[in-house]
Amino acid sequence: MDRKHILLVEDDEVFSRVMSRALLHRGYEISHAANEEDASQLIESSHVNYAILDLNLGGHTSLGLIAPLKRSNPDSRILILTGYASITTAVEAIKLGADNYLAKPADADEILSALLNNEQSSTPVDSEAAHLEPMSVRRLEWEHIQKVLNENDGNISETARQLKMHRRTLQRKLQKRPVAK
Amino acid sequence: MDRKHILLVEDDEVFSRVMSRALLHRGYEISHAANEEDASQLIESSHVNYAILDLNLGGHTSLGLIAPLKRSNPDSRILILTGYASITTAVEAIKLGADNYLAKPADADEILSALLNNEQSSTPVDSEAAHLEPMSVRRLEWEHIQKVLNENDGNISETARQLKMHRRTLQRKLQKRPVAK
DNA sequence: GAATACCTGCGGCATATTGTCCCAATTACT
DNA sequence: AGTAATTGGGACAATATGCCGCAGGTATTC
Repeated sequence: MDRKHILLVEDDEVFSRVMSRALLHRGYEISHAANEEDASQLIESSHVNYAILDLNLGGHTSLGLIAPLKRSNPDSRILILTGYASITTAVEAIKLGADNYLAKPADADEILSALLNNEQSSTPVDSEAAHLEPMSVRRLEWEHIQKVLNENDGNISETARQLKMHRRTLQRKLQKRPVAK
Repeated sequence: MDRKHILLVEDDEVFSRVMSRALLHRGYEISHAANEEDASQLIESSHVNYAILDLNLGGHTSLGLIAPLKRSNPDSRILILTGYASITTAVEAIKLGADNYLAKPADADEILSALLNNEQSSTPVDSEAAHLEPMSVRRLEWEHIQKVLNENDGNISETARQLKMHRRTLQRKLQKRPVAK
């Protein structure tokens, strides 16, 4: 068995430090990067088999790191972490090859579990169908905005135009939280 | 090129009828099933190359149909539709092989686009069908409200509760926009 | 290099929409 | 009949939105 080497890409100082410690504690080797470039270098120079990527790195997303990771080690498991979860970005990430997608806040155990768990696909069939509540309008709005924004490669002005809402309004909505439940 | 044969699995009477018509209109051949068994049979008996599956089929999810579909025709494109917010199932669906995952409400164009679009994948060919105006947030909200209100037999209080919005607000919205745009 | 054209982030403001609370008049439901 | 739930609406404060304008950033073009 390989050594357990996790690449943690996260730009939040506090969170990454806490997470690193928690993972080290559990016997993992951790390499940390706060931005895409550093992460790329680490992928080149060291052999990692796990990666925890914060979706939102300052300006852009960390999705671009998935391909290099897979190339460097096809067997690596990749988990995308985000504070602004949406169906669109989740789908996007999985399509690109991420193995899982988790919304913050999440503790070390949850994260590790999501990273390691090989197909907990025993879950779906009935359990999900049980709690069927329609989406709240807020949630729906958030999902829709994310989807359109994604289609427009993050172009806020264009997205606002298509959504027929004022750019300033969209901008303000995006700064706020993604809506808890 | 194959004929365009879509399998539509949807248990909502109204929605499936409307969708079928819209798709037929666009030149697709449609097979409709309202439950898993019927769908399975259709998959066996006919050769479909597209599938639109409503995630929630009264108690069960339609995710179990993905494997048979892929087996029957590895090249088929599969779209999962859902009216309920669930990042977990979205991730699950994509992992299982669905090509896309979309939240209702969505109109025929959006659905078709999600079903066909290879997104950023590889096909730089299809730029013509790509530019479709997304719904405005207002219209999306309106449709969603109508749907939930309808599910609740017009009960405003209950609808407001499910939508997590204030009853007074819902009431005002309903009065104001007899016709939304 | 300079001009042009977008996009972005953000500070005011005036206006519009919501969240709350509260009531009186119906409508269920047991 | 009697209690619980629903409904339409008034009043008012708390937010949210539309709109304008500005400065800095990034391409693209001449």
